[in-house]
Amino acid sequence: MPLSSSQRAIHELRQLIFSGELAAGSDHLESELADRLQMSRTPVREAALTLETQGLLTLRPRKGVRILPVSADDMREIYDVLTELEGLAAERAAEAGYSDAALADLGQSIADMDRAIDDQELDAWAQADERFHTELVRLGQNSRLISIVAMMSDQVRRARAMTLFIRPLPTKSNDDHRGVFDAIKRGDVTEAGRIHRAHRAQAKRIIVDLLEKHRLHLL
Amino acid sequence: MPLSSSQRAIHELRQLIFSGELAAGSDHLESELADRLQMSRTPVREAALTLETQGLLTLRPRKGVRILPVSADDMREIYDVLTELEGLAAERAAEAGYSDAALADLGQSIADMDRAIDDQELDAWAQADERFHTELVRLGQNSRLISIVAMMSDQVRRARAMTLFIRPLPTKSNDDHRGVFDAIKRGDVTEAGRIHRAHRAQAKRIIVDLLEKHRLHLL
DNA sequence: GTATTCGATAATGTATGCATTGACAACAAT
DNA sequence: ATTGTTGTCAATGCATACATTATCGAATAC
Repeated sequence: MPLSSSQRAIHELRQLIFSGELAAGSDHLESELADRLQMSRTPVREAALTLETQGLLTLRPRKGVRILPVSADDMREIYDVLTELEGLAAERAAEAGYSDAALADLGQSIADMDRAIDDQELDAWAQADERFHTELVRLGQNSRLISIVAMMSDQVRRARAMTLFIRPLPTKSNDDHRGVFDAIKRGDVTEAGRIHRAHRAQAKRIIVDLLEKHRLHLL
Repeated sequence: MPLSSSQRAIHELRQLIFSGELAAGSDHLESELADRLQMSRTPVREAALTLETQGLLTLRPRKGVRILPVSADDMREIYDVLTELEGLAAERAAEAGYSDAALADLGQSIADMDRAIDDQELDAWAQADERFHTELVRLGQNSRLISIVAMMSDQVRRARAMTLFIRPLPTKSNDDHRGVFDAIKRGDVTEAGRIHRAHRAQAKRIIVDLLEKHRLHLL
């Protein structure tokens, strides 16, 4: 069976937001969105409520839904949270004593990034990078952590969509990934956490700098 | 003017859940809750959607809303997240170089806990403890962190409601609070984070042990 | 007695209707 | 010209209506 209208609304609205078709900072009436998705206001409203608690938009009475812009300050906040939580996940993954087989996906994403860098494939790199982080967090085995990180990553993805094309491919970042991967493999809890936190802190600096230098408030 | 029906629904449902009137693990029809809150299904449904993304309940088609139980494993997850994020908040608070005046509320909550312990006032202690943690996180100046911690704290509150009465007052825990407070005051970032993390790790052990020993799956 | 089918029931998911009220513009007054 | 007033309009928030469909029990077959 097809999925429910409100589920569809959630997915499609997310699509529209990430693709930029619903621009950051723009306002949209519930009825307008309902028409666009070819459903009634009810499921759209429910979806909007959900996306609101996820921090992608706000419902403003009589103004419609506003797609939230993501400022450099927002990115600071988001990266700080991500750094801690992914760092924890890395530690837990190292503690868990995973077999090589269980770490295969993580390793594959690193290989894919290497390849993407060789081929200068921005998009493929971004995808593989995301897979690495998602997989790392999954290995941390904490469902709350997983969903919180997923929410924060959504925001990062929006900012990255802009910055990816105005900066060089982060060729060095894969050293970090490999460092984390190796630490997890040999069960080195402290190192796994330390390297990953440093990695995220570095990413934060890069993104925040770019957003500020280019005045991309995404608004 | 009074607040909207869906806001009311959110608050009242939270009340009912925290008070235990809607027991963990129990199911309730949307229409039943609507009657109870004297409103139509629509705002109840909207509230339920919100509380679902906050992890207090789930909507199960044809079964109504299920109030989520909180198991020992859930507490492990929650405390792990709390430990990291509050630890970060403590570090940021120490970095911020707050004046004594700005730290007054934090200090007051510690004093209140001392007093509550002297008077053997369980409830007053719990309230002051919550104020301490809330205030600490606020001083961390990260709005995402604040709201995530608030969500996690909601869950902890539910578990604490049960365990508070079957364990001794944590007379030693205020040493930790004071340690964090002092570290923040003198701008000792590392110590603030270290002590607070240890504090939370300890709290995790106590709660998880209690839940497991007493087989309180809260279901 | 057990298992299976069928049908009635009822709860959700969605659509629609409606009253309230904020926003805005036209207009008036100073 | 600027400020204040008023009236219209339209978007939301909530209520209600309705179609769909899972669930449960009764009835039947074995």
